[in-house]
Amino acid sequence: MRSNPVTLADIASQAGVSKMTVSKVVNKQPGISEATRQRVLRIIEELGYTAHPSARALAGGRTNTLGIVVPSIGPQYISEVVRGADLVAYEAGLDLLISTTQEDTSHERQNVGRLSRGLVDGLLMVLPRSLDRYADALKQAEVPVVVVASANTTMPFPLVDADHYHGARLAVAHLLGLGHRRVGFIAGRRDTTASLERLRGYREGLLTAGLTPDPVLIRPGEYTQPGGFAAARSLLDLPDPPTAIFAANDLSAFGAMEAIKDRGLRVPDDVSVVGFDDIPQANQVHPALTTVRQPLVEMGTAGTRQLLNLLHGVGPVTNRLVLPTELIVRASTGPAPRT
Amino acid sequence: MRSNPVTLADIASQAGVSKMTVSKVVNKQPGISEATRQRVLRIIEELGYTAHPSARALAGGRTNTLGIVVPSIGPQYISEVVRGADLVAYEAGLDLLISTTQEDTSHERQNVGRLSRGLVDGLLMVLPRSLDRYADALKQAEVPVVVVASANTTMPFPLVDADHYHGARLAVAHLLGLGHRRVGFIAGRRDTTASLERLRGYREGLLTAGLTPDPVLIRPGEYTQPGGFAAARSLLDLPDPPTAIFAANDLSAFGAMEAIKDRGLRVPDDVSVVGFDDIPQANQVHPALTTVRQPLVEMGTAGTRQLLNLLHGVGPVTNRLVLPTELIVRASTGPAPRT
DNA sequence: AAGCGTAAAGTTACCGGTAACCAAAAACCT
DNA sequence: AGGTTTTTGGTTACCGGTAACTTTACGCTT
Repeated sequence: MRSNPVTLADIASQAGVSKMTVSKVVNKQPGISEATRQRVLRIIEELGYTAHPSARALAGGRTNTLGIVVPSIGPQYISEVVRGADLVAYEAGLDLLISTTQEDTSHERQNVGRLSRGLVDGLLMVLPRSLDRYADALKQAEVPVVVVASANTTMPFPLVDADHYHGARLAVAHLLGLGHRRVGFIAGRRDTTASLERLRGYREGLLTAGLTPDPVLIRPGEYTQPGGFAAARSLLDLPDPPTAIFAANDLSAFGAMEAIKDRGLRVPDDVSVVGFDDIPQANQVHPALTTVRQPLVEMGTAGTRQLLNLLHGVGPVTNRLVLPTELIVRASTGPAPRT
Repeated sequence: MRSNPVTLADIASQAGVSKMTVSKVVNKQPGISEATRQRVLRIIEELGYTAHPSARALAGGRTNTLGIVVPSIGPQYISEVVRGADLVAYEAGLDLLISTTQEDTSHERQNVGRLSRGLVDGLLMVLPRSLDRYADALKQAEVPVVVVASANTTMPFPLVDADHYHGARLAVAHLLGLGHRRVGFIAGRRDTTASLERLRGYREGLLTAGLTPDPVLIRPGEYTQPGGFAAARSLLDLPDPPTAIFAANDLSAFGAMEAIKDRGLRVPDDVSVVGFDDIPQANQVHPALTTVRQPLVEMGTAGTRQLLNLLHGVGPVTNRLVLPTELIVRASTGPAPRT
């Protein structure tokens, strides 16, 4: 812990120039001769000068920092989004500050206020649930805001989302194409738009193929692994159990796979499983999980790019950017077993 | 996005007092009559004033913010540590800013410099690997630093660690107590002290029981799920396969469980599995994983408390705090099968 | 009534930078 | 050579707070 902060003034006096000259050198502004530039740079190097971010923010009005607010950093899919944001921020020469709300609304409002007031130039909010609860908190942000979330209502800020509905359609079509006729669905959280959209895709996918969705085949899974386990178990207990299970996210799909194996059945020989999200782990389990890929990293990059465009006032800003989802076929799905 | 930042001066003129008075009210300093206090507070509420963090930091020399630097926010165990840090920071009325290095050294140095220079009052570094690479970067931090990492050399800053060696001893003792005599080990990354300590615990645990560690039973797993899968598979291929497997972390233990089931064997009836870490998922898989609990959240809280002590100059600061590990017995271990 | 102590509020200066404008020196021109 | 431009560097003020000190006002003592 060093305690002699070197300031602009120190450099200036050492180099025999004014603070302003040093500032210009540091910020690569024109109007400085090569000779003095070199001299100043040398002294900066020698003394190990780093600009004071707060001073800079206060005087310049910019922070060269982006903020990303997430509910918590536990879930894999969130860390993927953050990774995307970090990528773009880094290549734009900006720093990224992560802040968690721990699912706490007041904590959240506070964060937005504090961050947007001089700590960051822009804010990327990742709000998989409860978007509307924060809508007004976001309005009083003092910097541009982009939200990564699902919503079907229009919001007063740019939204980045994935095409949950279409992804679900793809998953169902895949299973039907393999000959499955009874397809179970493990639902997510009822309070998220994304989950409802996936359910809608499942239903309409069946209807389009001339099948009637059987309510008995739809079980709540809460997006968790134990939830998926329990849901799958109850599906398998049915007198006429499904030959394929579509889970609303990868985590509950993992639970479903476990339940199936636990019954002494095999994936995909006896029961096929499809997930949703394509978190890294989906490719690391056995059998590797067939899943609907949500472009998590891209959601982070796209959201951050929108933010940059907003910030610089150039480039397009899409009010509602819906990124495509994609079916990744791996080993957990196969032809329906003949009865 | 609001754009009329309310400042101290605005409040002051509205209330007919000086900026200083408002500042004192905001910071709950004495020397203000109840009457004016109420008046000022009302106007603050009305106008929606929030202090400008940068201005505050610049003038006051404090930021009321702690920084936590992590290599990446993907791995579960890191998010647990962060959660612990957040808990303590929150109850101390401080904000927590998370910054990732994406495993990049230069990125890292930059972060430390920037954060410690006016953005945060203290820094908690989580460096599961490559601690020494950053040691000198940390020395030039301008704020107190506490490191959560494993190292057996002494460092110029407080260290928080878990007792990997003893945890491994517990795991081995548990398996031996169940009658297992051939215990496989899936190693972690050779470049981390923690991994080596766990290996040492495994070896000495066997030796203490009068068994000779068989090098053939030690396989690299790289701390990953596929790594654990491959390692377990090769262990099971042995002419004299182990009846129990101890994995250096939970992730590779998951892989091992999959490999065992894949062979048509059962956990724990045919092969017992023990992990290390006790990430939340360990309790969500089937069978639930017996594992050595590393007090991840506590490492975050303890580290942050040390940081606070350092910051306030009161309370004890332990130079090397080693938190105890604990065996959590769940369903993945059972008596050794009779041959 | 003068003197004094204390509580309440105000003054001044400064934290470390940057914006916007200005001044001096060097280079260019006719 | 003298005036004009360009280049290079400096001045001044200010961003929005806080520390440290001073002033004001009031009640109390003797």
